[in-house]
Amino acid sequence: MPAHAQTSTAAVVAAGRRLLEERGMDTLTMRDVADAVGVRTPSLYKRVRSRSDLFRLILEDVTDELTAAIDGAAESGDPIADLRAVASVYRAFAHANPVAYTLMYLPQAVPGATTRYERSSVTLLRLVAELAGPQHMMPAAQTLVAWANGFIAIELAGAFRLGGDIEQAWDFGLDRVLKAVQRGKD
Amino acid sequence: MPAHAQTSTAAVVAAGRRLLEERGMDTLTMRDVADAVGVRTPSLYKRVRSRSDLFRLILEDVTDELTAAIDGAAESGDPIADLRAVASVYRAFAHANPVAYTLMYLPQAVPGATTRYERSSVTLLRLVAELAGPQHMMPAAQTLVAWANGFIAIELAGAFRLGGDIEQAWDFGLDRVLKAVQRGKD
DNA sequence: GTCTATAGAATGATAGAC
DNA sequence: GTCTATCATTCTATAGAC
Repeated sequence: MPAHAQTSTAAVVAAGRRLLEERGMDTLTMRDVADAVGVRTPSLYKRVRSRSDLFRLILEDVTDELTAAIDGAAESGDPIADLRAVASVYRAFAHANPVAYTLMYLPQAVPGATTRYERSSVTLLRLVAELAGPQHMMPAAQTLVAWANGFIAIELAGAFRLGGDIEQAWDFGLDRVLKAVQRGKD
Repeated sequence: MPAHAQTSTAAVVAAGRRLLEERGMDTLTMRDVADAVGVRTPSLYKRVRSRSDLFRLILEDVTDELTAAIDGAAESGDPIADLRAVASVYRAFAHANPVAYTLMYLPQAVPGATTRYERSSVTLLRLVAELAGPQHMMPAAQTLVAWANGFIAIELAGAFRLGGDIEQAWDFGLDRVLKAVQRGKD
């Protein structure tokens, strides 16, 4: 980095990521990001090609972090315990990064975003194969991901307006869904 | 309606709803709607108070339609068969109205939108109570809704990049989740 | 009710000086 | 690399004539 640098791509991405959570995607302006890193708007274009390029970089950052967190959560050797831990980490990540999490599942919103979805699913598929048997690996994984993703999406939207205890609903659902996809239940 | 009316609130809402699916929420402009109904932009403000008022009306329209479809799907008397039918109708509705469906679960995106969620859940809760027993009604309903919503959200985003047969995954998941929340499985 | 005209306010991005 | 200046565009919404 040359001598007169007052900011960096990493700082721009970090500020963008923080502001994305504070203000939402369509109200995040380049000017906001510039203010946050202490430069004027035009200087950002030395770091990122465009606004959507910034979003692409933010999503890459978020996805890498989530992948690492998931991989680090699966260490016990027992697939049920590991899947519980992965689900918990996944949910915690969504709570900490709600806007970015939502964006991860709307790839069309960020042109050119190459989701690194596949990498983070390696661990998941391995655990599910152990639990459900290899012949049911794919639909079992999709069922588990659908449930977790749906639960979190509704929760983040504040849309569990049916009432009831939300933690109890999570524990109940996780327990039942894990049992449901287990080997030998068909 | 007076004599010189060239459009109506219903026509504006219908055009808005159609364009919402074609163009997405943030690229739907009042001018697009005006063009679609054959008037100039300012005339729309005789029909709707503001742009967000238009979205509110669109969401009401969509929600009413979904509620009616769900209620009409539960007629067999058998909770399992009825829940299968409801899930199927729900999914078909999401496929036919993907943008509006997504918006229904993002109430903060539409200020003043009074979701009629509660009405459409009456039927669901009744069926789930029959299936899971009254003491597990709430978490069982939330589990079912979370799975269906999550499956559909991922499907609409084109994010089932794990591969596999998507219809098979739906059938597998629905079967397993229904069994999972059934009475006497704890 | 519908129109023309326009206010009023953002925004993304670029040119060119320093 | 960063800046000032500015372009060019887009949009919601209102005023007032007809």
